[in-house]
Amino acid sequence: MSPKPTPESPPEPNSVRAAIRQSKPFASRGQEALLALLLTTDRVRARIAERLAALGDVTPQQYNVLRILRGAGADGLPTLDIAVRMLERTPGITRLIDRLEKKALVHRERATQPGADRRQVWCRITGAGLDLLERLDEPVREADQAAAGDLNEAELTTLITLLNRLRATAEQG
Amino acid sequence: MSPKPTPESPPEPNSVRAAIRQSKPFASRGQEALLALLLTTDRVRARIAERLAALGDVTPQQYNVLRILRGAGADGLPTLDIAVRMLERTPGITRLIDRLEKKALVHRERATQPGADRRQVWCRITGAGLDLLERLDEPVREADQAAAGDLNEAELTTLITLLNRLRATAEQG
DNA sequence: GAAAACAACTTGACTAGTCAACCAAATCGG
DNA sequence: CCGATTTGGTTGACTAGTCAAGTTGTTTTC
Repeated sequence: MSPKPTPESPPEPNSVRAAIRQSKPFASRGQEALLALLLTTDRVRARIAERLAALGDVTPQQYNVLRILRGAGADGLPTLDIAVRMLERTPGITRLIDRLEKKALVHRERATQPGADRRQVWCRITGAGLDLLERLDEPVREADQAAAGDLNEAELTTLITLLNRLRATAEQG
Repeated sequence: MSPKPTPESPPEPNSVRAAIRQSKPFASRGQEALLALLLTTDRVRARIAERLAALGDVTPQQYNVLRILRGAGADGLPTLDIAVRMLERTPGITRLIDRLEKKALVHRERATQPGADRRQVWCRITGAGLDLLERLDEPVREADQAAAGDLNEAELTTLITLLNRLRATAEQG
């Protein structure tokens, strides 16, 4: 990119600097990468949320729970097993499912059968939940494709590799 | 669980699939990339938040506002100018600054001078705010370096380029 | 075979982000 | 120069994520 001998060259269109209206160049490539990561994810997340809200009046997290429960089949899953698959802390999941239950997309039931662990609360997706997911399947697949946009397979692979390495660092720096 | 007739190769350690305990391979490279992006950013964000909370009892957004205000100098900035630089919607910024004012890191004052736009509320960083930032500068710079970790300059440049292209797509798909 | 440790949640109190509605000051058009 | 629109900002009502503390049921351990 820029040789940056000069102080304060104007940011190029579409650069991270332009996005945040910052006139100073970055202190380091690493800092620029970090900011690019955060900015990009914010945009992508917003797009996803927008689509899901328009199509099914659910948030991304709610959609995520529904898919996990569909995958779990008829028995459903105990609350905290969902949390593990969502990478979320436990208090959040309880209230998330509260809201799904209020919309009648999920049903909850404390385990009571003899021999069962009665601390667990089993969650399963309702018929309405399944219908909703089915309606969303196609649009979501298409949107995922569109999001990856003009990156080809090789570029996507590179991106995945680099992101996984960043993540490994973050997970135990 | 399910017998799953197909081979269903087990996820490799450190892969996105392993992270979310998913047994199915991804439908597409694009989907995998999207998920890697979201997962990685979550981890990175958590690391940053953790460091800032430990060092200065501020959240990343609060830190961000403080840096913007330091950059703005003695006059400070009107509320919404901060929002623009943060890529944030307006209602959020008001309450964010409410909290900074409560901590006495920022001072707010409605414009009253003759000729001024009296709708604007000027925000400026206090002495305590500047002190805090100064204490954080070094550790933050180091943490940024560490986060980029083992990626070299060329890899970082590649990553930035790919992210910027994804972002361009997301911004107006 | 009870006391202690642990596991599966739930609740409360924050920070934050989103949308919609609102108020007041500024500006625009006729 | 007066009414209509726009701009700057705040408020209310949600969803969501975080931490700390509680409750109830299960497992250890001596």
